[in-house]
Amino acid sequence: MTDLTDAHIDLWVAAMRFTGGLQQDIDAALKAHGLPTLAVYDLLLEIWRAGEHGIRPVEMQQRLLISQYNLSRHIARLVDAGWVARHTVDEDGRGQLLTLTPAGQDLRARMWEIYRASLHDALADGIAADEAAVMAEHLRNITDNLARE
Amino acid sequence: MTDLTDAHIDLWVAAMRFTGGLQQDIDAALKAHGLPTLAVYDLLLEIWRAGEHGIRPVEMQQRLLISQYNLSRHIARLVDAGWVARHTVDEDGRGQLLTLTPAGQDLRARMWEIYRASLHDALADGIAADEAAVMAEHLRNITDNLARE
DNA sequence: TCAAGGTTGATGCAATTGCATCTATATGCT
DNA sequence: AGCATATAGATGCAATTGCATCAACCTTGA
Repeated sequence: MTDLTDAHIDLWVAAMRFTGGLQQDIDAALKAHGLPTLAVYDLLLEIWRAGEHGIRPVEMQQRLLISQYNLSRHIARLVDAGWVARHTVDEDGRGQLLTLTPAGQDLRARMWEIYRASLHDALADGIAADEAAVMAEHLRNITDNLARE
Repeated sequence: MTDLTDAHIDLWVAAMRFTGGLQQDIDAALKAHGLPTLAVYDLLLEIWRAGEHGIRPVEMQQRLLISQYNLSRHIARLVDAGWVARHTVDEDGRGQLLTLTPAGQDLRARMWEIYRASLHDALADGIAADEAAVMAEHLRNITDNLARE
């Protein structure tokens, strides 16, 4: 039972500003190239990682910080746009498996170019790789703590 | 001109999960107590800090990551709810100065109780104060770099 | 086997956000 | 002074999000 210090609060404020600001920059860069938002990228990435077999919305929901109804509608838009394909699940009539279409794979790759460039601009010269690794580890520890409660 | 390493990307992902997850927790706690969201708290805090003299929306916009139209509507809601008062600015007929009403001051204080408790739960035992200070400093450096571009 | 309860995903409606544009005032230039 | 341009803040409309609820399917237990 330790105390919450000003340093802890500073960390929270700094983290909010960092992620919020960079997120805005990335979204602005994506939009400038006529591409969807970061939130959509996260979805495409999850589906892409699932490969040919596909992934179920319920599983994406567990990995990403997104509400069920929001995810449902995002998927509908991605399918309408021709970036994602729905497949039926043999073992579960309620479910669906999602895969990227070739157009969706292409889109993800193009988005990553821009995304990566923004990250480079923000991070590469701003912090050394080994320090970044330490910080990432700390942040994961804290986040894991949270989830366990 | 350094490279963007996997460690840098790890940091970004970890930071997104950390702030996103904790933000959700805080918003959930606030809502559970029938209070407005974290975004509203940030506005109340800025106005509170400005004291009796008040603060102009345009200044809040520079400090917070919020769009002009969004801020404008948030303020309208806060005024409608009786938490914020508008005052005219002598030197600028376009402008306005915002202050917290007593009800607004009370609201901010009640929100901070809940907000602080969530931060405590998430951070106090998760990271030592001195480490938090180091991380906050790093994050500020990176964020400042960004803003300077 | 079948009813009760749980899970998966979708959707109607209200609130919020994003975008473009507008009004009003201020500033700068000639 | 008078006009052009810039800044502060508001708003109509479309898109997105949040919330509650729904329909369909699955699982468990009697």
